[in-house]
Amino acid sequence: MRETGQSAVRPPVMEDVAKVAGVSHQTVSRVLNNNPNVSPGTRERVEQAIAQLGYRRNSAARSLVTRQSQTIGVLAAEMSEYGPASTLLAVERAARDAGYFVSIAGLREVTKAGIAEAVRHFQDQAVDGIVVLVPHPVTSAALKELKLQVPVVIAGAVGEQGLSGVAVDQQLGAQLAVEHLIELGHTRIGHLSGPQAWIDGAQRIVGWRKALLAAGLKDDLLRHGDWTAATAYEVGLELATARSATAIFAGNDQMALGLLRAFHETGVRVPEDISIIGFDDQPDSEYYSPPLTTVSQPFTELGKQCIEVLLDELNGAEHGVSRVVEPRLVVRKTTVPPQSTIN
Amino acid sequence: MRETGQSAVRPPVMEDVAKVAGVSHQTVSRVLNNNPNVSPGTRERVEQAIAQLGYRRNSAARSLVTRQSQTIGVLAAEMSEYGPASTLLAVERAARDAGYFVSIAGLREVTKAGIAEAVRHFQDQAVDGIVVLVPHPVTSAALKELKLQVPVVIAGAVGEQGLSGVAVDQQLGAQLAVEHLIELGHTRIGHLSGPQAWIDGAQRIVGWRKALLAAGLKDDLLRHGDWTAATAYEVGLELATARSATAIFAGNDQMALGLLRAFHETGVRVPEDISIIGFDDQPDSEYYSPPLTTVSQPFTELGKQCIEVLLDELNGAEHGVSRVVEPRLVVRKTTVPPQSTIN
DNA sequence: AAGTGTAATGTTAGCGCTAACGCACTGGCA
DNA sequence: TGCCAGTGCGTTAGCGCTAACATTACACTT
Repeated sequence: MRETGQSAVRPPVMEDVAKVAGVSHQTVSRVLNNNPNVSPGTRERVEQAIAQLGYRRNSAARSLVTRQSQTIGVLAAEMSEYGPASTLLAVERAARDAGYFVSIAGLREVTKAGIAEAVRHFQDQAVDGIVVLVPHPVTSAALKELKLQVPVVIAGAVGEQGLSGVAVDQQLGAQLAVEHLIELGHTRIGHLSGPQAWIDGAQRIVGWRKALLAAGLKDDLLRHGDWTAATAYEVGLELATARSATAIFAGNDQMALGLLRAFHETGVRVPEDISIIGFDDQPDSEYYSPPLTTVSQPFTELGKQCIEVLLDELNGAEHGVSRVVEPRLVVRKTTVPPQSTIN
Repeated sequence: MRETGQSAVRPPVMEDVAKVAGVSHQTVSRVLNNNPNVSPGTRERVEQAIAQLGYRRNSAARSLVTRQSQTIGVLAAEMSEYGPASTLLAVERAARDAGYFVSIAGLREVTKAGIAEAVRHFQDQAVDGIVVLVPHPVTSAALKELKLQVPVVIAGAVGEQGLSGVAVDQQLGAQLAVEHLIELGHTRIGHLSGPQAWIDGAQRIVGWRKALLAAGLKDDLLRHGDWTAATAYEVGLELATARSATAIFAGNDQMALGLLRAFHETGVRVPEDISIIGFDDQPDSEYYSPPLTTVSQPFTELGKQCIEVLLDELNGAEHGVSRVVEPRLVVRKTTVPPQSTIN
């Protein structure tokens, strides 16, 4: 009944290719899997048949027998932020180039339960590996507890719980920023940090402090923010009155923007009265008024390396690898030598 | 040999559940698929066995026989921009809530070849439907040519080539912006547009023009940009000299930012000397100096509705549906009545 | 001449699931 | 009483692929 010859409806399967090429379906499989035991002539004929029929291997059938899905799960939080989004982009690209599918799951809440739910989603899909874009301590802990059977790489957290990780050196970035300020002659350098609960936020505080102490300066000007421009703006309003620092290292560009607005509104001139340096180098920061001096993070490189590590582990390399990539100082217009010495 | 009783290695399969519950594997399947012909008692026992063993259905096997992968492909370009990223987030959430996996593919280049490649990727994965986050005319054309066998929904383009689409009403948004300026008393209203090659860019030009003509004003102050702050900055430098407009509608917030910097550097005061209004309402725009009046796009709603339409089509609803969601004016500090009348 | 290895292919079984069918058992109705 | 239509299950046959084994042909040894 349904033996109506051509594949008007049903896409061609291996057997169809085999028939056209005059071989068995297994030989077609061998050609597809680059098995060496196929004569050049046969390989040629099979490849022609594949091209002629427009054959594409059924990945569900393949997954069923190989127990590999050829897909990598990416667990992301804050996906609409510049950093995570850029990393995701790079991860997707590298994974697809390596022949993998990329499945995403946005984290609903940064809790163990939220992570467990997302991981279960990936398990249902039988992903071959997971890249995690949630640099938060609870992530590594939750992941460890779940005892995953597949390799996991965390972007932004290295050496956590024996899990593999690739991270931008946040301490170095903070030191670069602070040292730049010190070289300009600043001695009263404050830090408006990100939340300490996030690894990046905590590490930047450490770097800021290290650079200060190494130069014999005091680390007493620390305020905590929450990555948002809104909170930074509020803090900026207070800082405008206090004027205890001649330079401020903001935990990210958004907070620097909030500071910029607060100072602009209160008549505190940047950089003449106070220098500001951000972190991330998101595309807009070059067009703030004035253009923001900041620390550039290599998000693309970060994403690429996450996949490199993951693929290595998929090919049997040992787990628990750590890699670090370096941020870079970008000097623009918000940092100059201190004009007056207010103490 | 490998009959070592428990599932120390191999995860449980349907047969294992069946054995524990004392039924056939088919009955387990029936319970899982909510087949009504299962007695309450049996259903209960099966569900207990499932819980006890921690059984999870193998999706590859299921896909193989049902020819459905339970996954939705999302084709995205500019994934690191705020709008697309937010939409992606909403799409992912809605899809996962509906029990689907979400696979992404970033578009390498906005050309027919690039789209064809990404679509092939999705076909290999046998996705059940595709959401496209590339509001570019070439997208719909390429998609149409490919004669996809699965439903497709384009975010940001409605009524194109008979394909389904959900879009924010860009014309309305532009009109809202321009009418706001007109109400304030402006008569010389320029537009720094996005690329006309993008649907959004073109539609905003149309809306700007419509509002102007409806009020009896001239539509002669049009400049083309490319969404970037960099180009907008260059244009802004020229505009600062020309001073032909008392208000400028920027095609997006980033371009508004570029303008802001150019005017700031050249001593043109915003909003006293010139009013500026943006488009998108990206989170930072509230903290520009001064805070930007702009048009807010409901990206989350957009993403949600894309999945709604897609699911409807997956359930047999007709294809080629169009839905429109509305943007909203957000008045902040960059727009005031014209202070002097320069012509 | 018989034996041995190996390259190139074919044949068979089965991955875990659903669809289709089969078969008891019930209850309602003529 | 007999018939029929459900209900609640079990049994069987694949989905399209790869892994494992079987088979052939031929070169090369002893």
